[in-house]
Amino acid sequence: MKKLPGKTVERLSEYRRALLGSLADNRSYIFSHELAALLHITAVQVRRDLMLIGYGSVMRKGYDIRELIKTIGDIIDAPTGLNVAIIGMGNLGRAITGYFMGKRTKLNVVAAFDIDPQKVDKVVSGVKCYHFDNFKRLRSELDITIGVLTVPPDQGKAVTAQLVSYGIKGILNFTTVSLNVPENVYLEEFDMITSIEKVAYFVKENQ
Amino acid sequence: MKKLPGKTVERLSEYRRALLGSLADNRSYIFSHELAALLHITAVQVRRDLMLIGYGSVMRKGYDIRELIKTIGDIIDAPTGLNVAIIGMGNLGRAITGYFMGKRTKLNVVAAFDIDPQKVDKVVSGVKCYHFDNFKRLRSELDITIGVLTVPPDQGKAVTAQLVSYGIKGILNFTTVSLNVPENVYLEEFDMITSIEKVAYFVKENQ
DNA sequence: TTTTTACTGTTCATCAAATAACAAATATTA
DNA sequence: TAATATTTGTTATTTGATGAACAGTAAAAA
Repeated sequence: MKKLPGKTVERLSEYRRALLGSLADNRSYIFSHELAALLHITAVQVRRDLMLIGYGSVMRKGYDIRELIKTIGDIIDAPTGLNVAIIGMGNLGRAITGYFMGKRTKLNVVAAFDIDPQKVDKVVSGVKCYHFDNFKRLRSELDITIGVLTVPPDQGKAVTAQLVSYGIKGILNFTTVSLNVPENVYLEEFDMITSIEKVAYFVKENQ
Repeated sequence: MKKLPGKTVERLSEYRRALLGSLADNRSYIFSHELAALLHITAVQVRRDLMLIGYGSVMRKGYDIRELIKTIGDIIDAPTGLNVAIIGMGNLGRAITGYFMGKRTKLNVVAAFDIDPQKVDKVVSGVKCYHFDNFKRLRSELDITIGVLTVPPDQGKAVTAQLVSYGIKGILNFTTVSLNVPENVYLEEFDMITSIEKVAYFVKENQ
């Protein structure tokens, strides 16, 4: 399958979550315009995304929710699942760990790392925190491919260099520093301050 | 000034942060390609954004950092600043509150809200947590215009309805539910699960 | 002084994403 | 049965964002 646009991947993830919610409401089929309404987008957008992944519905009954959930999984999940580590077990690290609790996804948070003795060896939401000195060994033992970076900004660059050199393949960066990674490592950055400043700008402009 | 594209606003916020960093390094002028390198974008993109806000440099010396910081502030900040409240003082709420500590921005986190007696009346990073029952009163007393939503997903929709009805103008939503707000309220959504699933997809595809 | 070099501001071209348009398919109604 | 209504899959159009090209300008070098 051809590589999908990033935006489509994001929406597929959101579709799946919405669909799981609909299943919980004992629905079995859903129309494109209903799914669209759940995400506040247009029905065309939904149909176009599903076209890209080659999913077809039973005409006039809508999409089979269970089937669609499975199809989305086949596309965006790795067959065997991927293992994730939280790097930096401060408030944010704990928050993210908590988010994953109980969610049966193909992404497994298998470890957390920190250098603070207060945090090392503690277990949060079922995830054990190791000293970062053990990262190299545990990275390969536990087959960790994705790192969620939630360390203080001044440590962001140094820690990233280590993650990369020990073989991490994807990084989700929550620090406020902009990182440098090689071609073969996928990097997604999220900056809270920027997000709030953006909200503030549009609030100001709306008045 | 005409409303700027959302992407440009995001970059302006990032430029400013990078510029403040350069100031700290005792630099006074910066070239477009240098600023671009700090954000891993192209020099053209930088010049284009600055063109949009009508900022001109001293030719061949680069941009005056102090002046540019001020210009960006004039564009994206509200003249008097805006007040922000954190709704939900779990790990994520505390993390965000901490992010703002010590940053002299025009955005002031003036209050936090929760319903858990364990959290109410506690002070975190200089921000006091109130019971959400007081939101209506404090919203207007403290002139809160922006809410950062960090409550459990099942409460997202109900809490949002209240924020809106009591006059909030912008919401940054960190819950995993998709919210509905009226036209005049600006909504920015961020979904961690989606972000990590996106990283996972591109890690999988890169191999 | 003249030439070269180094940047900028702006226009033009390309690429990606979102929206609109519409033929095809099937259930429902008349 | 024929006509209508509903929903899909796909193509075409528009919009928006990014990247490339280039003329203009000032400092530095010759």
